[in-house]
Parts: sequence; C-alpha cells; structure tokens
Amino acid sequence: MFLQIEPYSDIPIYTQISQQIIEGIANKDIIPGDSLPSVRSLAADLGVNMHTVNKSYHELEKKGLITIIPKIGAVVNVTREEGGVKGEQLDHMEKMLRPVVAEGIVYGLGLSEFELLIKRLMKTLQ
Amino acid sequence: MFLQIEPYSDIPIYTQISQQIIEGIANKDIIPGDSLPSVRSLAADLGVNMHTVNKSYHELEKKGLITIIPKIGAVVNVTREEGGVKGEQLDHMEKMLRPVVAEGIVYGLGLSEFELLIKRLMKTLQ
DNA sequence: ATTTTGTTCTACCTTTTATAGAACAATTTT
DNA sequence: AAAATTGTTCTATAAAAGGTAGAACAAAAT
Repeated sequence: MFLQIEPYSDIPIYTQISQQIIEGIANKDIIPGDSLPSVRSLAADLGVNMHTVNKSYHELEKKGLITIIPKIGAVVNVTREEGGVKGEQLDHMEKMLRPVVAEGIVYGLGLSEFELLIKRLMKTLQ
Repeated sequence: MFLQIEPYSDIPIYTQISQQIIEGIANKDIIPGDSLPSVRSLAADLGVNMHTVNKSYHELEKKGLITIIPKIGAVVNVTREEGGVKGEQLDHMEKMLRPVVAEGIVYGLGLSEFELLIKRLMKTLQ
C-alpha cells in the first residue's frame, strides 16, 4: 500500500484514502481478489485513526468496489464485468461529471479539449 | 433566475446555487454583462439565508466567473476568452476530473464510453 | 492460547454549513 | 432631498461533518 495522506488538504482524509485505493485498482496495482490491509494496520501506517480508514472502506463497499467480510477483512471485487458497464454506474458517473462539464463549458472548453483531458488522464491512471 | 434548491441534499446549499448559476452561464441563460440578483432578493426567492447566497457568489468570484462590485452587485464576466482556455483553468479541470476518471476506469469505462458521456452532457448543458 | 480481525459504543473536539439580526456606508430610486 | 436597496461586517447560535480516542466484543487466524 503506497498511500500518501495530506493532513491539511481540503479533501477529507477518508476521501483521500478512497481515491488512492481507486487509483490503485485502476492501474492494476491492486487486482480483484486482493485483500486490503486491516483497518488497524493501514491506520497505523498512515498515522490516522482506525475509524477514518473504516469510513473509507465502507465508502468503497457502497460503491461496490470491495466486499467487507466481518472479522476477516476487505477484498477487492471484480468490477470490470463482462456484459459492459452497469446502468446504475453510468448514472453515477453522469452525476459526478455534470458539474465538471458545466464548468468546463463556461471556461470555453470544447469537445476535443475535453477528450484530450480524458485521454491524458486515462494514460496517467491506467 | 430559475434555481431549485434541495434543502436535504448532501450537496451544500451554497454549492447548489453555484452549480446552477454555472449551468445558467453554460447554456447562455445568463450571458457576460448580466447582473445577478442581489444576495438579499435571491435569498428571499430561494428561502435561504442571505449569507448562504453571499458565500456562493464569492465562490463564483474565486473561480473568475463573476465580479462583485461592492454596494452595486455581481456581474457575469467574459470567460470564453479569445486566446483559448487558460492553463490555470485546465489544471483546475484536471484536478476535478482525475478522481472521476479513475472511478470510471474501475467500472470498466473505455475512452469511447467517456466520450459518449461527455458528448451527451455537453448537449444537455449547452 | 494468543493475537488479530471488524464492529460497536461512548466521548470529545474542530471545522463546516446555515441561520439570524444588527449596523454601516455607498448607491440607487423615488 | 429622502427613502430604499446594496454588499459588507460583526456577533451569535445551532446542527452536521470530519477526526480522534479508548474500550469492549465475538469471531477468525496464528
């Protein structure tokens, strides 16, 4: 686990943890079937509270990315399903993208510039 | 002003106001030079506190989208500059997009699916 | 048998979000 | 000239969110 937490960021610590684990899954640093470290050990590694890590894990479980087995641990799920992306997840993506795209339009971004941004980010993250 | 506030949303009221004004600028419902309603009248319209609207306006000013002239009001700026998008704004867009793209990758989204989402949103918003 | 696991509970603190009212000086309207 | 409206600033209060802390529990792993 190579997570780096910025304590004074305006992004909550538990969100930083979630986002970096998601990036780890995106770039296959973490693959389906892998176990995440225990909330206690990761908390100790990061110098944060156990409950903060626990909150992040439950956020990831809510998104369907991991499964928390009580008294055992957290396991990364298979999320790249065969039959394509779930409609539920597409709706979620659209909800997250909408305010970002609106702001981009106001800045004068065109479709090609959006596509370039996405392409660059996919190359960076994948 | 056709703003609709959901008081019990997990999105702060002042953020809802900012986002909907940004959408108004994106779809040219509001154009550069237009004055925004006074913080008092908009607050009365929406049934929220004056200070909540004030916070939203200052957030929009921080993004460079409006100019607040003390004792006068708030005016929408020209944001689609001639010389293309500012690098500062592209950095900001990338920061906002990064966690969204990462999550999309984990869901199995490919470039073409991202592009379709963006295209659809641009059509809806513009 | 011991350690480690996630869970649950109480407790405390800071920051954020939101509301409320008052006062001010400047501007606009009447 | 008088009245109303403007954004700003100040104090105050309250709820929610974010974060830490410690303890206890039963189940699982060592």
